[in-house]
Amino acid sequence: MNTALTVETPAEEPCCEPSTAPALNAADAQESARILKALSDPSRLRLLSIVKAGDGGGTCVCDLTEPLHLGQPTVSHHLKILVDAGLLEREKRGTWAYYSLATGALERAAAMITGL
Amino acid sequence: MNTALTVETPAEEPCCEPSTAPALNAADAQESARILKALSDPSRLRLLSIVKAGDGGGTCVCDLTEPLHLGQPTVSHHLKILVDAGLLEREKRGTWAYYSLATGALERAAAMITGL
DNA sequence: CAGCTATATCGACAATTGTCAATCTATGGG
DNA sequence: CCCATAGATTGACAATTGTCGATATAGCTG
Repeated sequence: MNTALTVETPAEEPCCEPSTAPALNAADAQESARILKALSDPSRLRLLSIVKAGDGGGTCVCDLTEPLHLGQPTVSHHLKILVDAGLLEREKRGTWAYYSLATGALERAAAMITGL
Repeated sequence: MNTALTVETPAEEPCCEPSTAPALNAADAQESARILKALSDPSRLRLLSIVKAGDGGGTCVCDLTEPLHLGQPTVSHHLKILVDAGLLEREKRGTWAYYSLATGALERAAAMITGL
């Protein structure tokens, strides 16, 4: 809050330009943050890594629970967050649910960062 | 937890491979999550965006407070998180503090995602 | 249908986080 | 030396989040 309310304004050197650039608006920032928030947890990063390393057929939850040392409900919860963020896709075959990377999702997330 | 402890194991169709891939270990995941967590807040994304849009001389805090409609302590807090994450650099000139993008930081963060 | 198994959902709880008001620190000017 | 200003730090508080145990749902098998 520069140059305001004071009786007399010295204003010899206004620290810098008001930066009239539009930058990122609040709505876009919130949407981007929603995606990045899904990526900001170590357990979810490991889940993505395991799914990505798996073959194209998808990875089932039973093989995701053990390497993370997390309970099944917790893994299911993380997977839901990743699906809601558009990073993973879920396909149910019989009793099992298979997760696979949403095509281009990681690249889009990365572009959100470099394109700030 | 497949094929364990049950008296007799049907195991007709073991949902999928145990996925022997190393994937991301816990330590690396935590370090990556630390960086991405700094990027997972809309206010911080906007701060980065404004700083990036500014000229090379750096942007001072007074010009970051107003466009975000946030108090000065809050902006200072966010800036500290971004500096601690290695995304911003702080330089104090006289009374003012100028922030600028750490070179290559955004690209490194983006590579962390695509290189999962 | 009854029982089993894989996964999802719910409820709770501790830990973390974003924000603000108040205060502290440091720099510059009279 | 005293005051004004820019910015950082502290303390508090509500909101969100990660995790778990318990329970619900859906598909397979006998």
